[in-house]
Amino acid sequence: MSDIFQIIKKDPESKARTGIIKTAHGDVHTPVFLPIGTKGAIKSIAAEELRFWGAEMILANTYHLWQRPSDALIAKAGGLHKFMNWKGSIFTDSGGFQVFSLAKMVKVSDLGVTFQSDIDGSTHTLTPESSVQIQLNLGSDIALVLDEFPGFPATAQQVKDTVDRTTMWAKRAALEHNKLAGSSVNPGQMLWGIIQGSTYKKLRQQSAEEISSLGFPGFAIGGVAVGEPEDKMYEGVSYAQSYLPEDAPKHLLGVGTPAQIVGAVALGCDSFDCVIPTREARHGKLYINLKPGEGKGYVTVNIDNEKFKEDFTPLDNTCNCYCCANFTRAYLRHLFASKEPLGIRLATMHNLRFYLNLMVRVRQSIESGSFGTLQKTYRDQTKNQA
RNA sequence: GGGCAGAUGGUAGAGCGGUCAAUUACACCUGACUGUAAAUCAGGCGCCAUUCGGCUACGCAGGUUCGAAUCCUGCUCUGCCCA
Repeated sequence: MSDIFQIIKKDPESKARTGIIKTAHGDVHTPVFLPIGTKGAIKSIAAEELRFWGAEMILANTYHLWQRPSDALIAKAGGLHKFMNWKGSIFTDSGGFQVFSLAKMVKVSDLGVTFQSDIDGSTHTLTPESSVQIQLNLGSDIALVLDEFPGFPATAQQVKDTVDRTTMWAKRAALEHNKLAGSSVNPGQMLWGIIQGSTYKKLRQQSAEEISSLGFPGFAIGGVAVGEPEDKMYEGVSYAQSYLPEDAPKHLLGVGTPAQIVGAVALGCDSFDCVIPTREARHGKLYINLKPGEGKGYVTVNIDNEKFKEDFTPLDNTCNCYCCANFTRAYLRHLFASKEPLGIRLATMHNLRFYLNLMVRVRQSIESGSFGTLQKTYRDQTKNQA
């Protein structure tokens, strides 16, 4: 039994389970969604508000905070929790995703990754060791090893190269973490390993076995939702899952839509992070629960559509968020049309509440034994926009 | 009363004989977004047609020309200047 993860209830028909991840900044009830605060802020939302809505863990990014304001400054501030006034847990990405998303501007070698800074153009190298050092300075509760993965599609050889390198980097990161964690801003920080391998079963197996042999308390599954068909994504996740210890917590990096999250919970994933609710909110795409009789699951709307011009009803009258309780679709549309910052803020509030409420429903359904029904709802969910 | 400048698609504003259904911007319509260099990006935007294409258009009316938003004449309107 892991001492940092306690499984509370298992769904008898799938790999879904509820549990508690114990972190240095409190318990995190899984399955959980982590709002993304890349640069130490959930865009347009204060930490306190997020906490009030029941968020227990957020994700921040090593690469961005290293570049600005620098991990040294955040350490001086007493760590990222203090710096941004976030009382819950923090999960930090290692910078590995930037290797992928900024691929054209980045050079990768066994040593590490060399970036051209987006701020001043200067070049910097991130290594497995320095990524750990930076995350220790940030004082996050769960840190990730630096990893590498190709986009989709990639040949087996290309994927194998990144799996091998990710394992080598994981070993180095673990050594560095063991050496330094005790005297850092957050001595209780955990370091988790990352499983790569794309859609190749053998490579997922290799990665899962190698990484789990290194003794990490938890794991992240990466390299998914990078352009592969959805069924391939689920395949990659379940390959990785089948070679990882069942009693360890598993995070699915960068996923996903509400339906995908429910699908991945069924495969045994415990935590999720994704820019969808926050980014799409800023772009006016909002999530709405369907009421009985309207269809299954949820739909999305682009709130700036003309059809909402004179729609004086709440965005989602099943929603308990500040936006839905106080404003109409017509007003939201007007705020977006007028580029009023309040529109972005209300939309972000709503989408995050939608995701957080979804996770409450997921946890409750597992506890009450009705997860299968919920899963079916989202699997068959109405695809169309409202 | 005289002189000068101008009138172009929802708006502003290019174009000044053919390659113009007309640059561009804004507005408007629609879509995309998955470990955030994304309050970003993409497409559409005269009418008809699924495509080929057809039709109507650059103040109004005539004219020159194989051909006009582009040249000429008159008219209407607008702005500025002189009386």
